[in-house]
Amino acid sequence: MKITIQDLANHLGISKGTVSRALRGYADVSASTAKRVQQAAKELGYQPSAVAQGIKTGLARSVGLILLSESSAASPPFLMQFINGISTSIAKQGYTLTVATAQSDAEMVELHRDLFVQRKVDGFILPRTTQNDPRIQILDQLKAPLVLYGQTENLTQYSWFDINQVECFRRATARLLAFGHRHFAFLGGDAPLFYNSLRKKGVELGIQEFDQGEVQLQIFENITTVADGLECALRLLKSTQPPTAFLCALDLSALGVIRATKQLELIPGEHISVIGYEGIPEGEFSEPGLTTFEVDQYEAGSQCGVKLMQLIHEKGAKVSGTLTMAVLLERGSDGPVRFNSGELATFVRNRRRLLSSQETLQQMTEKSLRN
Amino acid sequence: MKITIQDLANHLGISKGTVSRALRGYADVSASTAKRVQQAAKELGYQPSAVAQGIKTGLARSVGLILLSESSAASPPFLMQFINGISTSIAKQGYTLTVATAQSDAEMVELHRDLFVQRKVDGFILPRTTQNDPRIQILDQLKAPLVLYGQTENLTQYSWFDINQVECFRRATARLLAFGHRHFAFLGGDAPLFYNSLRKKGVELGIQEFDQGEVQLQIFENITTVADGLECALRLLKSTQPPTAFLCALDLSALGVIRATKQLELIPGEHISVIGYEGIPEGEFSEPGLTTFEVDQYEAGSQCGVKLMQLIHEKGAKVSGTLTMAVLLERGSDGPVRFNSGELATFVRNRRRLLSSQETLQQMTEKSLRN
DNA sequence: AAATTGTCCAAAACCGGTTTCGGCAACTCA
DNA sequence: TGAGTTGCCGAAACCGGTTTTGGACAATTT
Repeated sequence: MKITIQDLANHLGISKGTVSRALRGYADVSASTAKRVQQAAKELGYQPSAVAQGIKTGLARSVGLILLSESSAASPPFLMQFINGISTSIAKQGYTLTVATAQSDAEMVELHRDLFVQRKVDGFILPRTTQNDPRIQILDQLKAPLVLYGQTENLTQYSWFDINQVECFRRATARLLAFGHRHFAFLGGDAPLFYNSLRKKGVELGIQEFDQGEVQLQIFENITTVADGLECALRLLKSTQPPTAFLCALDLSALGVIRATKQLELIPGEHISVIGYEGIPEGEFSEPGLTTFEVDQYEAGSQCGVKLMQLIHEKGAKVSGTLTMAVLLERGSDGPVRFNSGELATFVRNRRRLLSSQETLQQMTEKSLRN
Repeated sequence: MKITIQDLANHLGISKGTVSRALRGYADVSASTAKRVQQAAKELGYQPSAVAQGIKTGLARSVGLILLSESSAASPPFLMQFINGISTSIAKQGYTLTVATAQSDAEMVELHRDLFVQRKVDGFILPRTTQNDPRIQILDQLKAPLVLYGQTENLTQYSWFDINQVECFRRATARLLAFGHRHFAFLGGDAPLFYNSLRKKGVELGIQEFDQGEVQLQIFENITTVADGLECALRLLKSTQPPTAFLCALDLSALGVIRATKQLELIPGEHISVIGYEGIPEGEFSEPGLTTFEVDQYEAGSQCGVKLMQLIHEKGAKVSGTLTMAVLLERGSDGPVRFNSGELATFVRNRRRLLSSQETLQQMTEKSLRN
């Protein structure tokens, strides 16, 4: 059925060793024979089995990307473009991308080990890095090539690619300070992930550079979904010292903040300001559009792929880290400060009174209609 | 470095053949030896190389999914959950998912051939099927196992999974007819893809079941992006016979319609109705929310994975097709008809006159201010 | 007691490639 | 002309597994 190197050798009347050498371009094959072999291979559609090649070379010609199969529908939104970038960049060298999903953090670590020990992949790309990433620990033991998408401790030992998130959030903070905001909330994302500390650091840096002692900052963690952002922002806006500016580690939580704002019949971008991070497509369709940093995930995947190829192929290759910037998409969700915190609190209180009286009125009307 | 079956055999003082048989559970190994081998394998962390196994078994223990690397940022939005579903469902049998990206349709076909000929994958899942899908043709020649996500000609020869899109669009049409709409536009998606004909058929069926000769339907094709939908809807709404109901093959184009509607200062869901298909997250954040059919892409991927595993493992396995339903998410973008087509045309005309006079006024004001 | 059967494992063949080794023929050079 | 190269290729070893074959020994049957 499938044609093997032996078939091809028989067909040409030469030994399979010569066929192999001819196809791999060794010098000790006459030019005429080499041409004849290549010709025949093309005609008969012969391509060497990657599996059989791998046994001798020790390479599977595949790189691994393992994801957490979050039961919630919210798989990290950036992933598809990232995958595209990896896959395209490694295809040039005949590599493919192996994607697997783990159901838990523990299984995630096991999967990395197993896939490498089973020689299903030659190396890994690790997104969503944590402080002391257990994946890195086990892969270090196995001496498995890896590239981080994100940063971690002891960064000089690894190849990595990342966006300068500290700088992004520093700039976002400076921007809002320039707009006149003085009461901030930082809605952090997954606390264990390294990105979260970076984004928080950016905010703190931005405030520190400015502070004349008048800036307030409240910090929250693990605000990762729209619902989280909604709930958190509602609570804050109803408080006596509401922030007028929300810096969100994730676009999703920023969308939640926008929702909360509207739920209280405030206008995002006027009564309060919100800035997100990542540039997910939903941000374009909210109203107002979400001001956010757009990350080029394709480029990120591509760079990670290239770095990993270097580690796998060029033996003795040095590790390398790369830091780039994301671009700020200025949409409508932020702007010059309208109220200070105290004024905002009063404004919200009046709005809520109005809203609830409207509701009560409506309920009474409905009730009387029913009776 | 990495431990092989020979290492393990030496360590135990037995032959590697016996080790292999013990690990694979053959009967002609004594229970005590089998236990000893398994114990040692666990202790030493031995796992057989998938590559070496594959050479004898002929299986790579991986299935392929090849995507078109669309240069535009808009990779099919459903894919991440779909991939998750495939990957999870095949993991039970030790399979992994190989994802590759092609830059063109021609390369896509080549990639399928190459990956199978090189034994990098044991079978394929084919999303986005067309009428005479060239991928299917070449994989048929190679006798490669495949599962379609979608439908095509000669469907009985293949395993496939799909949503009953005809029924979805029939229901959507019936719903809008019940709302009193009589002037429809169907904004089709990628014309060559099979789904498009199915969704169109659903609309036609819905109208046919109802028609007393008073229903109008305009059909458009290749409306695949927000921009396409925006442009198409703007043109239609400005016409003398505008549709009052838009049936969109894709959520993205439906979002474009909503934008166009607002751009003309009409209210989606009141002045006109829009229904989409797919359930992309953006639909939840538009205003009003997009009424659409939500497809469970995880489930789709999962079912495709299971079917492919059957084809690969159970030799002589029969092909099987499965059709399921998507659920209608009733949000705010559709509702009872407010105007008929003629009234809508007049309404739009007046709105536009008003808008442009406002603009003119503003321009004049600005000009006079500048002077 | 001899023949038969069953149990368990070592040895060897095999899968489809790559790579090393060695040898023949043709060529070079003194 | 004979020794040393060089070019080219077949043979064989090897990679790490799986599977077949065959044999040693014990247990059972006749």
